[in-house]
Amino acid sequence: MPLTLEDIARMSGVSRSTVSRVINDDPNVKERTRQKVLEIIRTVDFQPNMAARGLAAGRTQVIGLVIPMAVTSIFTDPYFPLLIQGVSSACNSLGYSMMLWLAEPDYEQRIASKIVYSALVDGVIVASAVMDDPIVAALNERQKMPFIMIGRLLGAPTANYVDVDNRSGAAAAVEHLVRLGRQHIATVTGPQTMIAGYDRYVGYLEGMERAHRLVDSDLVVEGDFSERCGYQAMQKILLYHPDAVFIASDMMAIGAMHAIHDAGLRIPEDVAVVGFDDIPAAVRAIPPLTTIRQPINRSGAMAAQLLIDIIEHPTPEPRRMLLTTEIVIRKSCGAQP
Amino acid sequence: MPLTLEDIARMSGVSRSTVSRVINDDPNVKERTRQKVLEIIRTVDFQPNMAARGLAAGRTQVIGLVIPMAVTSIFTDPYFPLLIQGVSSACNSLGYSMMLWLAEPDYEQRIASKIVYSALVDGVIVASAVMDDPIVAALNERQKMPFIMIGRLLGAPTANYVDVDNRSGAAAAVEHLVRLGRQHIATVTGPQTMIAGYDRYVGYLEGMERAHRLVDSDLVVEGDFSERCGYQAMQKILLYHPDAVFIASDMMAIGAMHAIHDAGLRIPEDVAVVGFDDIPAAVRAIPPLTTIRQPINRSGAMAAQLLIDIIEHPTPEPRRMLLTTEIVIRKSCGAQP
DNA sequence: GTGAAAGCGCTAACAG
DNA sequence: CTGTTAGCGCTTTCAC
Repeated sequence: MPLTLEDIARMSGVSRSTVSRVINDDPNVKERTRQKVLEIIRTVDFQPNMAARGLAAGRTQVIGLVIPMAVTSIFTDPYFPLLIQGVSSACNSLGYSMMLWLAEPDYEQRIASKIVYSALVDGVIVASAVMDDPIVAALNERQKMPFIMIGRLLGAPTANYVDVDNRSGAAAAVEHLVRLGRQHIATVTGPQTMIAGYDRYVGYLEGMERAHRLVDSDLVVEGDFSERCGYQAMQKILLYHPDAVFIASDMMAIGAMHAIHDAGLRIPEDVAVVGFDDIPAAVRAIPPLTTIRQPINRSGAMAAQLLIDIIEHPTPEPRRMLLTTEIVIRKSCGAQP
Repeated sequence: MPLTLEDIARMSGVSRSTVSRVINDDPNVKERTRQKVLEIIRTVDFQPNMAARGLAAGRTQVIGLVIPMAVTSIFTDPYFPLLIQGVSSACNSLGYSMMLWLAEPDYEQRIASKIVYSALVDGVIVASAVMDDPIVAALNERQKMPFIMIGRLLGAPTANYVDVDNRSGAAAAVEHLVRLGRQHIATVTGPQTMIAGYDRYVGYLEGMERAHRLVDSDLVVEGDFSERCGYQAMQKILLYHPDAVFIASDMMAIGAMHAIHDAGLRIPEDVAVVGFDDIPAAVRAIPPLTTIRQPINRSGAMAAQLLIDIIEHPTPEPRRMLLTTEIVIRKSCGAQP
């Protein structure tokens, strides 16, 4: 039989309210009383019943992480694992627990209602939402549930978000290829329904424009972040003889490198390749992949931190954070011998 | 302001209890009444407050998934993502939510108490616990919280578990290599503190014994399931000139293949390689990796199903399930031209 | 500073 | 079959 506040109160010779105050760090407790109560709590390893606390206080000390499974083959890419780890780690250190919902399309609507109305969580992190995401829509509709997005969303200007500076990163990739003297710079984009896919494409366009290069639409193919798609997209692009390609994710880049290889071309001599993400596999690719590193783990941790800040210190102004990327030069771009 | 049972009761002209019965599928409700209430619930998209339900009923409709982060570099291996996906999927279809705790060593004790005493979850799945796991200890101590393990645990004979038949799988790998005429069959094992690592090693020994082969201790090196470790372990083994190796995980096998390659040897001509897991990367290895496929996703789903069955239909007898493996023959073992 | 008392929204006997 | 009633364990006024 688990102990209750009442038990602790009896054991320490105070009232239930006082124990509650101690647990919640209420300053209105005499230091000696606090110590005595804490002592008892520690020795019997008391854990308050979260359901009761949730009901009485309206806060559960749980945050939700929602990953809509609509678009990607989520779990062949190490992006989500790293993100989850970041969120979890921040939760651990801030005393929260994490509810994880992988929202399969069939259940998306039901999950959305559950998240918003069932008081299971104090707030939610939405990872890589697509435009018109029903979960984001539900969250927006009902103002009371705090939420933050990983990756900003077009048309949701008031929302909180943590994002990576995808545009600058992509532009830097292109500029790097230009600097190396490449003439026909292609790109395999991410899905244009996802903000990261969109932004990286915009960054590509910016980089090209800044270098006064014309964009050849034959050299632009949309992918879906998967390796297989990278392979296929690259095959299409190769018909038009690029000498360089910026690919919006490392998984796709690995697929694309196979396509280049299978076409009998050399990397980087015939085609230089730059990816995006810097997943662990990038360094082991043959040749090692030059890529734009984004701090995935930190995105998750930061989102959790900001969300918890919103929950605990609600203020009207939005919380926003743009994390920077960094180019990691390896052999696939031809900059290194 | 979210709706409550009372609101729904008023709107449908019945009492709160009746609405509660409808929500909980109590048979003692007249069909017409049920329909009317369901209708209202649907139109206003009512979601019961889970905190209140948790408090009153002692059940939250949430299960926990705990992954102790002690041993492995969890998220470079696609094992856990797939497992999580399986659990999540079963939860979705059974109307549960999933709490995910990645138990970093620093927080392990606190998380254990929280899991067991705070009434956040109705039960928990413990994935890849190590021997003497403090979380498993806490769970065992307090009988009331239902739990199931992924991978059985030595010395916890009464526990519920879902496991993969690692022993038979490993033995099959060895037998396959024997059948192909290999003489010096080495192995890189998983960590012997993990049941999967242990069982696969035992399977290796069984396979060797059944073929009347002596085990040369120089040809056995313990690894930790990571790619890097696979590389290093293989380097050690290569000093003793094996002509085949069974490697207890595909990630390690990929590392080992690099080591073999870097040593100037050919796969499978000089050294045949068989892995374990059949992760997506196995098929893309060069040459494609022969491996023992285990149903990771299904392990997770099955664990969730069994756990929820325990929660909803508690009976004394333990739930146990052993999933079978299957050998997937590709080029790295030399069976295919 | 501390205690008493009133709920938070739901379930689960218990009547009828 | 349905309504009434008493809590579940906690937070939070409100007194003192």
